[in-house]
Amino acid sequence: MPGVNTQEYMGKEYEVEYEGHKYKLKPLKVWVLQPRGRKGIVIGLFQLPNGKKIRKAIGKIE
DNA sequence: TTAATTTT
DNA sequence: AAAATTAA
Repeated sequence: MPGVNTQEYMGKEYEVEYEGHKYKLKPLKVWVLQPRGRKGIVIGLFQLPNGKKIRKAIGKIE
């Protein structure tokens, strides 16, 4: 099956850790990271309260 | 190493 | 231009 619903991931909040702090954040952007012929993961781009942006895996692709 | 995408 | 993100 082709397209993963990034909208699904966009709507939810995820626990993100940075420098020992935990934040519950919604991703600014979501995409699939999947090498050809292998399983992949879903990456979310998050913005911390400090303004820094970090990536975190938020899902798996079978 | 590979994948997409953005930040640094 | 390189790092970072995950795991196969």
